[in-house]
Amino acid sequence: MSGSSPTGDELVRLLGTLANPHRLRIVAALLAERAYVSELARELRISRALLQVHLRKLEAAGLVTASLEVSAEGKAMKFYEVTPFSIQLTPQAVAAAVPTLSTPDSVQGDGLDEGARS
Amino acid sequence: MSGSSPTGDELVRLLGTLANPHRLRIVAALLAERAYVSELARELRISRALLQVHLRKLEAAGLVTASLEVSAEGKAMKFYEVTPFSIQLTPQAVAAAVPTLSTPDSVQGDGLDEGARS
DNA sequence: GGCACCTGCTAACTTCTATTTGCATGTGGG
DNA sequence: CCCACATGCAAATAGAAGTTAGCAGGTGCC
Repeated sequence: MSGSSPTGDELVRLLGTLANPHRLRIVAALLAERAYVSELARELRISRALLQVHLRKLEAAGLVTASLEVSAEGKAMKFYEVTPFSIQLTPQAVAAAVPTLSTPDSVQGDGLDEGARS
Repeated sequence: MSGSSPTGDELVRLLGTLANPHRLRIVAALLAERAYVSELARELRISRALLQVHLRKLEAAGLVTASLEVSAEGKAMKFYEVTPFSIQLTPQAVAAAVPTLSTPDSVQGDGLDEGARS
């Protein structure tokens, strides 16, 4: 899904996920070096609970991946790393994604009719 | 601003603006053809008030531009059109934008009073 | 045992966003 | 004059998102 044209809903989720300062910092930090949760929380100076929420959202969007590892001391540590992605954001790309948006009402077909309302 | 690296705050605003189904549809519709507000509202089947809110947000992000024109009948009509933009979204681009993010406590603006924080 | 780490979760609160509703203004034309 | 169509905005509501606080479990070590 990296680079290829995402569906409208995926695009909305991707953009919504990245549209957050904390999550941008998380991505940047993980790009520099993979890290485990507590470590990352200290580095970014945010609470662990908050970081976990953001990490979960990033993971749900497929922007980061988690791997649970056990250190030599037997401590369980969850390491995160960024998933390489590349999205070209242009009006054309947006227009291409729009037809695949799930609509509240089933508006299938090309826009050709004229709605008559009060 | 098309293509060049946006600042962290700009990036957050841009992504946040595009992360919305209605606004994506608006961009797509305006890419196909520029339109005025009421016309566009009918085409997208949303209320004018709602459309105006979204258009204002798109305009604030610099994604669309407005031009007030007067038709031959003397009716004032506000035409919107998309601004060409191209943003490459990659982990590297994110990392490059992060350093320019305004910190949680540094509120940008014209000299606001700095209250005591707990 | 108690302390220092690691992890996870939920409930509650606050803040932001999206959407609706209603009103106000101006034009042209039957 | 009144209707149709264009514009604009503010207040109020519903809903989503962000954030904190608190509790739970596990391991290693002095």
